[in-house]
This record gives sequence, C-alpha cells and structure tokens, in this order.
Amino acid sequence: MKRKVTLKQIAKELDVSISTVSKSLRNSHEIGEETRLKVQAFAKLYHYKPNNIALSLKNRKTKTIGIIIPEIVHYFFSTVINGIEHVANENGYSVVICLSDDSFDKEVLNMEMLANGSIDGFIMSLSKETQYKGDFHHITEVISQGMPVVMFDRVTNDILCDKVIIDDQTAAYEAVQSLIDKGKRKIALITTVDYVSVGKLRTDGYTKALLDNDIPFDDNLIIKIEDVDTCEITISKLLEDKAIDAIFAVNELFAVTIIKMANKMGIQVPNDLSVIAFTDGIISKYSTPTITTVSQNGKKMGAKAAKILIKRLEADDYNEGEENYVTEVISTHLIERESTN
Amino acid sequence: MKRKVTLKQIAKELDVSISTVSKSLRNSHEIGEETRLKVQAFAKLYHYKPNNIALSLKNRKTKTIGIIIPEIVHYFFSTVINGIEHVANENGYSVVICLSDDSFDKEVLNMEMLANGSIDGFIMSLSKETQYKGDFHHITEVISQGMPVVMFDRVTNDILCDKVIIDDQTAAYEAVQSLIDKGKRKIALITTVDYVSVGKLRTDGYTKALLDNDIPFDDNLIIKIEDVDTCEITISKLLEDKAIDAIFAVNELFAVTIIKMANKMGIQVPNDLSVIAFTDGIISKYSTPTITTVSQNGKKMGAKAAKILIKRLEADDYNEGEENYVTEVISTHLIERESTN
DNA sequence: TACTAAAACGATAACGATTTCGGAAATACG
DNA sequence: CGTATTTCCGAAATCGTTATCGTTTTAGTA
Repeated sequence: MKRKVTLKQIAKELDVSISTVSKSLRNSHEIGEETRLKVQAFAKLYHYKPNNIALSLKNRKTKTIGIIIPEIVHYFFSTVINGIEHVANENGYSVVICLSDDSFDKEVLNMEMLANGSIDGFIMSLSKETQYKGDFHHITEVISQGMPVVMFDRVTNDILCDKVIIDDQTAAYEAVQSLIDKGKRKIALITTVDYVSVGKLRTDGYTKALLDNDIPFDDNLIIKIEDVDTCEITISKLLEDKAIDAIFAVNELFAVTIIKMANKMGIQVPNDLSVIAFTDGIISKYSTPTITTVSQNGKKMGAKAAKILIKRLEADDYNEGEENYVTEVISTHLIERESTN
Repeated sequence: MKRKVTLKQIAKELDVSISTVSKSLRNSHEIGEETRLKVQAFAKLYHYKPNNIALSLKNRKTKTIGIIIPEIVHYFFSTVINGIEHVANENGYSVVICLSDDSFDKEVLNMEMLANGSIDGFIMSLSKETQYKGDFHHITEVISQGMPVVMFDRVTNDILCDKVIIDDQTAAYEAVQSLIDKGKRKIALITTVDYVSVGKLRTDGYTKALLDNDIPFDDNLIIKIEDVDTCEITISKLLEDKAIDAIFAVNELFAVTIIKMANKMGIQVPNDLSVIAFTDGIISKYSTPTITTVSQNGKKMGAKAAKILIKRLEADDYNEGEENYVTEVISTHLIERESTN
C-alpha cells in the first residue's frame, strides 16, 4: 500500500527543497526550466496531487459548501441538491450534506459541526421544529462569524441573509384563480400546520384568491394535516361534502392521496373534482390521472442559491462586510395535466 | 464580525502558552486545576471549538465519508444516502456527496477530487458509463492508496472491496415465480440495457424462473429500454399482444408507464395484466393501482455500507492491510399491492 | 541543608502545503 | 576587474492543532 506522495517526499527524492518542488509544480518562473520539468515529470509519475486539507488550512477556505436540509428522501429537496451540486462542481466546490430530520437539535448540531472550519458557507432550508420554535441563534451565530448563509424555500424574516424562494403566496393565488376561472366555486385547501412558513404563505394566497373573486370563505374547507400517513380519514370526511368541486393541495403527496380517496368513494377526477398540487414532483407526473401542479423548480432554486453563495464567497476575499443581501424569487408556473378540467 | 477564536488567541489573552490551553481543554492532568478551569471558562465564553481542518491535517483523518452516486433525484439513492447519513452521524462522521450523472468522467473527477485528503473512505455505486466501459482504474487507484471503498447496488466483480448488494437474481426469480404461482404464463420483462449489472442479474432471475417452470422462453418478451422518457411506443407495441398476462419491470418508472399505457389501451390492471416492479419507491406506493414491488431497502443498504466502512476505518488504526472483504446481501421481499392478483 | 521527585507549564516538531524573503551563483555592464 | 543585476533556489513563517519532551518551580525527603 503506497501512501499518497507529498511535496516533502518528492523534494527528498529529487534532492531539492520543498519550496522548489512547490514552485515547480505551480510553474513558477523562479525555477529554472530544467529543474521545473524534472520535478513535474516526477510528480506526474507518482500521481502527485496536493492535499486538500493542507490547502484548506493554509488558505483558510475549504472550497466546500455545507447543505442542511430537513429531509433528503423528498423529490423537491433532491432536485435542489442536484442544482446546488452542479453549480458547485462547475466552480470547483464540493458539497457536504447534513440532514436535520426536521429536528431543531440536529440542525444545530450539524451546523456547529460544519461551522468549525469544514466549509466556507451554508445553503439551508429550515427544519419544521426550528420554524416552530422560532429559535435561530445557531444561524445568527455562524453569520456573525463571517460565514455566509443562503436560505431557500423554508426561510425566515428573522434572519438577515441571502434567500432564494418562490412567491408561494402568488403561486397559490394563481393556482386557485385558475380553478375559479374554470368555474369552480367550492374550493378546499389541504395544507400543513401553520408554522411551516411556506404552508402559511400558500394559505394566504388561497384566501386572497377567494376574496378577490367574492367567493365566501369557509373555514371548514381548510384542512391542516400534520402527518401524511394518517390523513386519509380526514380527507375522506372532507370529500363527503359532494358540493366541493376543487381541491388545492400544498404538496403532491396530499394531492395523490386525495385522488386515491376520491376514487374509492366513486368521485371522478377531474370530472367531479379538480385537484391542483403545489410542487411538481415525480408523483404528479406519473400518477393516474396525472396531476396539475404549480411547478417549483428545485434545481433552479438550488443552482441560484449556489451561485449567490459562491459569488459572495469569492467576493469576500476583496471587500469585506459589504452586506447587501438579496432575496431571489424563482418564478413558478402552472403545469396543466389531467387532474383539472 | 468576530472570526472564530483559536488556541493562539486564548493563549495570548490569558498569557499562557498554546500547549497549556490545548491541554486544559482536553482536561489534561498536566495542568493545574486553577489554570485549567480558567482556560475552560474563557473558551466556553468565546465559544471555542477546535478547527476541524487543523485536526484533520494533524490526525490524517477527516471523519468524513465520500459518497459517489449516479443520481440523487432518484428515490432509491436518496434512501441509501439517508441510511448512510444517519449511521455516519451517529459515529461522528460527515458525508460529502458527489454526483456522477452516470458519466464516467465525472465519476473519475469526483473521486480524484475527494481522494486528495478530503475524506477517509468511499461509499459508491457505479455510473452506467463506468459499467459499460468496464474501466475501474480510478477505483483501484484509491484502494491501492489505502483508502477503503464500499460499493453498493451497482457493483463489479473486477474490484476487490466490501460490497452491499441485494440478491438481484433471486429477488427477480421470486417475483416472477409469484406471478407463475398465480397462473400467469406469458410473462414479459421490461429491463434496462445489459451493461447495468443489476439489470443483467434481474434478467437472469427472470429467465431462470421461466426455465424452472417449463415455460417456454420467448426473446420477444424481453424489452430493453435505454431511456424512460421515450419508451412508451415500445411498451404499447408489446401490450398489443393481448396474450401477455403479466409483466415484470426492473424499476417502478417502467412499471408505472406500463400501467399508464395499459389503461389507455383498455387493458385492466390487474385483471387483464399483472405488473410487478423492482425497487419499492414512492411511486409504487401512491400509483393507482398501487404496484406490487420487490422491496429494495435502500436505507438499510446505506446503513450497512456505512457501518462496514466505519468499522474498517476505525480498525485501520491498529491493524493495517488485513483485508478480508465482505459482501453483504440485503434481503428483499415481495410487497403485494393492487397491481397483481 | 542538599538533593530528589513531583507538579505545572512551555518550546517545539509535526501534519502538507504556499509564499515571502534572502542568499548564492551566474551573467551583464561600465 | 569590480560592481550591479538577474537567475535560481532554499530557509522559514504560516494556517490551527496535538503530543513529546524539556524546563522550571515547588514540595518532599534524607
């Protein structure tokens, strides 16, 4: 087993100094051509590659981005990572990923773990519990230490930093409006609990759309679901009200469950009931019927977040502290499929 | 903006030496109680945390695991990462993730990037292109440098290392056998191109099941698909043969597409046609009808892979080179749902 | 009192790289 | 021929830790 070769070993082998080797490999004109080529040849032969850790320590930058998300087994977050990873890689960055499992403690732990020199900056989406508690000291902490943070999707106004979001409220508004345009009047909303920021915003959009169209707002038509796996009864109860002609669901899991329950109860989608979901994921595309969704381009969000972060990282070298944080809004649009008519 | 505090700063502030600070924080008995407590209090006050990079350099280990997978927007791989991440975290490891996008070059690049000291070991699944080319020099390279590699799912016999797989052949065999047990005789197979190792194995299992049951093997019933998005015509052509009473698909995307096409052609699933898919993912669970699948527990695979890797990493400290590689086979089972009867 | 032993702390090397600075040799120039 | 200027290279600092090995001070013992 041959350990990786270091500058020191090359230096010793070639009977020159470490600095000479280093300079040769970086093609410094300080070194004579003969020596330079000799060193380069030797290094190539032994597959020399500079040790990243040593470089990180020296340069005080790791060229890696820390990602903290609630859950990875989730199409939207996967696509975001995908977007981040590609932009990161193009710019010579790696990504390290930590999952908070929607737990505040894990989020804090992970951030502390990464903040100790392992990464140059964060891209993150808040855990449910963090949003619920409203405790963001761990984030302000790293920001105050000069580590840039870009938040996406599940963000908070309590933190000053770059953000990448979609206009959840407007997107929801437009989705509901599209239902109204198709003549639907009794539109239900299946959403998450309120402390999830995006859930709240989508609810607002829903409410506003009804209001603007003079449709009476009925609190009974808003169902807040905490756990997808146990929502079937709640949904079927809602569906018993045959007058409901459309449902807006804040994610596709809710939507597909609705369709499933409707099927069982003999309610035809889209003929008896239109369904629109937020988040354009794999399920909507392959479900039967396919589901009309509000596209929430995760890859684009991830890419944008990465670009913002990297730009800030590279800029930090020159001008410090010139903080003019941006909030980038990724556009959404309605993807019409079979679940609406 | 306060930079992170270092030992040196604490030492200066408290007018002691760096070593004293270091030892105090590690509770060394070499340091008198008074000094020790003073230093600890000061460190706590300033939120001192040792710099990971410096530690990595010193200890020659990074406590991070490198993951290289073809694609993250893929339920199976997400669950594997989930499994890895949890075990890693429990043991104080981080994970850095690189995507090969099923490209050989990206796989090589990513490995080289990580192999230069950034990580302690790899967990990986081969890209399609790598399997196609059969070129594994980048993997043997890192292994020969003493870096442990654990491969999962898409593995190769050409590399000696730890592996975590499922028994694709037997699992496929059992799936097909279950169809036969239900009286199906004309069973088609929708699979990937042959160089994807798991695709090949599943095909073998299919073939063997037919053979063992004296069912004539018909080459026309095996459809090899390269790209999911353009397979609809191929599938519908197959379905024109109304005598086919069951289809075994090597992944759920194929399966759901089959069901979709069948629906369009007026073929009832499961009454006219039974469908079984490999890989128990989110689609199978939420599709209509729900799809009977061969469970391929990704989380378990990831967890197992991480355990094996970490065990090897910790063992490496003491005994070197005692290589007795294991190949762990994760058990599968059939999850019966609505697409079969 | 003189010597030894223990206790408390500091200097330094090392991990692997880059870079500034300084010095020696070779060349140019007056 | 003596000095100035390149050319080429090496020593050393640095990044933030830990660990080994001294060194000093104090206490204990004969």
